[in-house]
This record gives sequence, structure tokens and C-alpha cells, in this order.
Amino acid sequence: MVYIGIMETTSSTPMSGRKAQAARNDQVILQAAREVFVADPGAPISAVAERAGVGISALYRRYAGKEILLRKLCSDGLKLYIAEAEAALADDGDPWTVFARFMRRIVEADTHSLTLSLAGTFTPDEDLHRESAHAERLALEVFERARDAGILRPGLEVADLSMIFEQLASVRLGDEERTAQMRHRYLALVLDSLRLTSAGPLPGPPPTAEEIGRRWSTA
Amino acid sequence: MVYIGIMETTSSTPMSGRKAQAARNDQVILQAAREVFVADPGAPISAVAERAGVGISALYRRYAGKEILLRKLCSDGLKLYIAEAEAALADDGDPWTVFARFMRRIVEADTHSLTLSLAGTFTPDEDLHRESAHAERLALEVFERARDAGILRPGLEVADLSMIFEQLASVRLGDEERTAQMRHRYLALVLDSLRLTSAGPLPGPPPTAEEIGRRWSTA
DNA sequence: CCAGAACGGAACATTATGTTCCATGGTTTA
DNA sequence: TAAACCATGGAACATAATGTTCCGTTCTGG
Repeated sequence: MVYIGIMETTSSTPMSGRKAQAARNDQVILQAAREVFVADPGAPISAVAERAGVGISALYRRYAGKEILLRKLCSDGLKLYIAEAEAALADDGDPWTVFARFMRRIVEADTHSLTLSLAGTFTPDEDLHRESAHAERLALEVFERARDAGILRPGLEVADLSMIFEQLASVRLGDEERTAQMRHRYLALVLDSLRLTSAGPLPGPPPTAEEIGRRWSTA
Repeated sequence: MVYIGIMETTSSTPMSGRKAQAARNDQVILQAAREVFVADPGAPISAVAERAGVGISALYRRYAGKEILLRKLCSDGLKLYIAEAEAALADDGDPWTVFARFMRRIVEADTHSLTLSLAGTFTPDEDLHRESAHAERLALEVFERARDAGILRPGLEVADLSMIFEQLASVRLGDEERTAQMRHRYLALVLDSLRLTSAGPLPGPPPTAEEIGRRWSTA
């Protein structure tokens, strides 16, 4: 293919200029990477470039290697998770509404698709560990607030939420929109169950934070 | 490693004889294959041989190639599913008990780990299609019997069961036993929700058989 | 004791994929 | 306008992974 500068006509940011294009590529590449790796965690890096409509070198100029890119994606996911948790904590409306919305937002953000499928495929960063710990802390707060409000089924633990998010992330049917639809369907199902304050406790010991975290050690 | 005949001392089947050992290997290999591919659908065939404690040629003597082996595993899974469905249909005890047990058995049999993770990685057989259709038919009967008994939440469809099985199959934590424990935990959660006969309908159109089946077309 | 079945595992062929490299051609500044 | 600069595209390369074949070895049955 011949090298052709992309002539943008739409623009909130200045349309041309090499820097503008580069900045746009920053976004395009990350978006493509997310889509590609969510669909197939083992996808080759060239697939990301194709999806983004750029050459491979555009990728390597930004990220020194595949692992760096994966770390970046995970980090972004955690940041998103943290933001949603903080939003939930800042909201002092009806406890159940706040809790349910938090769950819905996380499912929509699809943070756990990467988290789950990428676990063990690369060595976590120091920053990643910090962010992960932070996310855990906030999630615990969100959970405890709901529990203390007495709106949750007895026996539930924070770690259960992680497992539920991962299960919902495993739902993948057709295009992105259809997938989102299906996930909402099963989230609704689970939420009704989480709400059963008079139900008996769940069988088996809940997952521990250690069990959940261990999967990140490079196999 | 030097070739050393395995001297079995325990035996329900005659302990020695090349044929006896071969028959035993038939089982060992299938078992190993199931374990390996459930843990990692993309695992190399050599990993199966190692796990089984046999050489590669023992594998190739039985299955002409990887795909044949995968087909065999899927077929076995479907047979298991069919057997459980038939057992449920033959049981005319309390409808909810029968239904819940069916769900539990399928989760325990872990049929959907393979089904899910292998979808699209090989071209389905003619026999596979037949068995799959049969399984679907029986599952529908099991489902309808439960629904007609009025014990299911309104709006549910058979296809929802498949999706739920797949979600539960995505739960994987530590060793096999711990994983089974966790799956029971979340199955219990979901079952409570499926039982909510007075709950509102679930959001979004349910998955169609076509949507679920399409994932088998070799990508 | 021999023919043949079953096996172990090295060797091979092929593919997949991460990474490097360089010519190309916009962009910008002097 | 001209030259330096820099992001880019994509071919080329190195390598690792893995499905499959092949051959010498070992054991059983007759």
C-alpha cells in the first residue's frame, strides 16, 4: 500500500498536522487493541495494527512491545473501575440503586474481559499492583456500604462480585451491542438474587482475595 | 526414557497383556485430553501425551490428528449432556428438585468448558451436529417440563440455560475441587433467581438457538 | 522363537508471531 | 523554498511453538 496521509474533514481537534494525527492514532490504537484482545487474548500484534488501520511501526513507536501494551490496557481498565467505584461512593442516593448502578456500569465498561483473559499472560507492573490494590480497596467500600445498608443477601463477600463480573464477561454473543444486551440480561438475573436478603447463605467458602490474585502470577 | 512395561498389580481387567494396557491407555488418554484442553484449549498435543504419561505415538495411533481428538471430546461431552437430560426426563419427582438437580449435574459434568472454549477451533462433524441437535431437543423438553410446572421465572428460555452453563464454566479457581465448589456457589445464586416465579421478565430478547450455534462455524 | 502390535520420543516441516529496519513522504522551521 | 525532522507503512528477519511422521525398541501371542 502506498503511504497516504489521512485527510480528516471532521475535527474537534485541529484536523491536520502530524501531531494531531499522531494524537488521534494514540486513541485509535488503544481502542483497536482493546477490541482485538478482548475478542482474542492471544491475538497477534499485527491484528491490532490492522484493526487500527495503521502500520506496525505506529504501534512500536508507542509501546516497546506487546507486554507494555497489555499492561497499558489493564491499567486503563483498572482506572475505569476505580472511577466507577469512586462515583458510587460519592452517590448517597438509595443504597440499592447505587449498588445496582455500580454493577451495571462495570459490566458496561467491560473491564473484566481483559482482566480475566489476560491474567497470567504477562508479568504485572509495580504500578499495576498499586492500582489493583486501590481498586480492591474501593470495591470493598462500595460493597460494605451496601451490606451495611442491609440490602444484600447474607453470606456475600466482595470477592463474589469479582467472580460475578468475570462470569458476565464470559458472555459473548454476536456483535458488541448484542453482547451488551445479553450481559444486562444475566446481570438482572444475578442482581435479583443478590437482593434476596432473606435467602439462605451460599454454599462453600467464598473466594479469597488471595485466590483471585494468584492467577496473575506468570504461569 | 527407556521403554518400560507398566506392571499393574491392581486389576478389575486382566492386569497384563498388551491389549489390556492399550485399553487402559484409551481411557487414560481421553481423561488427560479432557483435563488438558479444559485448562487450556490451545494446549499442544504433546501436553496431552505428557499428562497421560504416554508417548505421542500412542495418541496418533488412536486419533489421526488433533481435530479428531477434539471432536471425540466434544462428542463425549454431548453424550454426557444427553444422558443427564434423559435422566431428568425419566425422573417424575418434584419438578423443581428434578430441574435443579439437572442443572447441578451438568455443572458438575463440566460439559460446557470444552464446548465453550473449543467452539470455532475445529470444523464440527456430521455426527456432532446430530448429537448436538439431539441434546438441544432433550434440553428443551427438560426446560418445558419445568416451565409447565410453573416453577420458573417468567420470560426464561431454554437458550438461557446454555448461557448460564457457559458462565458457570468460566469460573475457574485453583484446583478442580475448589473450582467445583465455586461453581456450586454461583449456581445456587442463579438458581434462586430462576426460581423467582413472581419476578418481572428479564431485559432484552433471549439468545436464539441460531446465535448460540453460529459460534461453531470455523472462524 | 518369531511376527506383529504398541510404544517412546527424536526429528522434521511448517506456521505463527514478536521485533527490527529502512525508504517514503508529510510537516515545519529558518 | 529548502532542508531537517519525524511518524509511518510494511517487508524482512529471527525465533519459538507445534502438528505430524518415522524408526528403533519392547512386549505378547502363538
